[in-house]
Amino acid sequence: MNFTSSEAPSSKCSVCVLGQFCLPVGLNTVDVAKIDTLVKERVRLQKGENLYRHGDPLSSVYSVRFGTLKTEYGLEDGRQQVIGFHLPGEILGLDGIGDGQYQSDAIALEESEVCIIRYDAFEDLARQIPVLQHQFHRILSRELTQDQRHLLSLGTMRAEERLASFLLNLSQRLAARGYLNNEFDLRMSRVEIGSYLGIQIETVSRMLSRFAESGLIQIKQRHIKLIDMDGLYELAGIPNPERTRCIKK
Amino acid sequence: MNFTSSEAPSSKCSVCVLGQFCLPVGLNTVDVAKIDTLVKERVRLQKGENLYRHGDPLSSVYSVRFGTLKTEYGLEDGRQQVIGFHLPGEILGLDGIGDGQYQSDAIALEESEVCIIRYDAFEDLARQIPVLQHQFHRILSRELTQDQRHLLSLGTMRAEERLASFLLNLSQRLAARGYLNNEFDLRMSRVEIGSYLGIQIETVSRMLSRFAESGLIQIKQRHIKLIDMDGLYELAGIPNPERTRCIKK
DNA sequence: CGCTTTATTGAGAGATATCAATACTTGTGG
DNA sequence: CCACAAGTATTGATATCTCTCAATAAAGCG
Repeated sequence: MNFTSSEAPSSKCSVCVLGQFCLPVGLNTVDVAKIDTLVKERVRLQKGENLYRHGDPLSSVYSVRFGTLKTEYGLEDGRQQVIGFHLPGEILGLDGIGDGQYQSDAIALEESEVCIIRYDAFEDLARQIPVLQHQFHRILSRELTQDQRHLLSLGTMRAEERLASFLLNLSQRLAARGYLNNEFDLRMSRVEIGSYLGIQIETVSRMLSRFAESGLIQIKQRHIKLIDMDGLYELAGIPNPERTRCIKK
Repeated sequence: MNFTSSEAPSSKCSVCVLGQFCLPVGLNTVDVAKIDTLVKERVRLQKGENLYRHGDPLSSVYSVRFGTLKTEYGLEDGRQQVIGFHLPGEILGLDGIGDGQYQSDAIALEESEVCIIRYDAFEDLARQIPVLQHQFHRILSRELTQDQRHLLSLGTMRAEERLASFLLNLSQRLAARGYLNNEFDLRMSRVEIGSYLGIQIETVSRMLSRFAESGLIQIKQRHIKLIDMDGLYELAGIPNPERTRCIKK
């Protein structure tokens, strides 16, 4: 891990473009300044590098600045599964709070940068800034909801449906960040997608090919174009949130 | 729902036998007294009654006093899944914090009683009592870890393994509360077990019969006796935490 | 340019779902 | 207290989906 101190002007939360997705949502300037004092360091990770490992003592939680990470959770017998993919603005490391050590491995899928939020200092600050405290609880709670949706996917959906709803979920999160929502690069391998969805890599591949044949998507390697959003939503069994408009970058 | 005000002496957190599993873990007497002022009401639920429904505005989170509840999460197309079973001392309603309304349905599996914790008042109190704040974060974080384990089960395990680890998880949670860990009543139906594990009711039934044939368990209706714990642990792919001793009530 | 990794595609095997029939429980009312 | 009905659970036979094994193709990397 390369620790870089924060010289660059854009290193402060107060001027970070991610403000709207990151912790400081809805805080006033004074409070954000206080958070600035909290987030003093960042880490730059190369593809494949660990941000933390299962068992590491919890010192911080992290906010993705750019790039993509995955978190994996392992069983004692060696089996493990990708539990989540993390885009800019999303928080990592929350599963370490319960027992003071991270329960998962966090690994960069591409060159990424992550803000370091000292956890003990953060708890102190949250007591001083009620909005921050509430915001943090919301983040934790939404994380739960996200996992529950994931559970529903693994528990009730067939491979095809899982994959469709995975693609749509990615699309929605990208759209929220102002990226194209109908054309993007998958940062994760087929193996990682399969692991996340509880299906084998071959099945992922087959389903993607099938989607392409039916004209739902175009896919070339990891570059994907969602052609028929409505069709995908129908497949996934979730209603299309108001006839998706394509958000231009 | 029958709201009952708290006349009974045992209604206070300070004297509740669940103290060791409930929110007030590790608090001093003064602080617990403050929590007493927070938890003024309880609800008694009959089997099948809802504690809350998806979409209800979040007003409170809940702690199970006695009984068992399930939470279910639904897809727009009608499919739904049991996401969790909740034993005494466990907290419910946390998924409502994210957007101010519960994301799941909570339903009693038997006659149950639940403590009502006003959420806004709780956040205020958490700011005054750092230990309480931290404890709450730990609870939220552990909830995440629990869901991640569940994800791992649905994503990587076969039906047999899922069922074995489900039984062992129940056993462990009962043991922690001082109940017999090798003989207990399942409060949930086969349908609910299947939904929770992402398998069909018939498969649950078959696997239970298979376990019984192999001498791993004895089962009569919903009463189950775990005979060969080691065997179950091996099946589940998780190591037996120190040659399980049977905890007598 | 060759080697390694990653992805696609096919054929057959296996696990679980589905459909269907039967048995067991529980509750209700005569 | 028994009979009946409704709900719940078990068991069997077949269908279906996904996995596994295997071969090939494409892409990334030194």
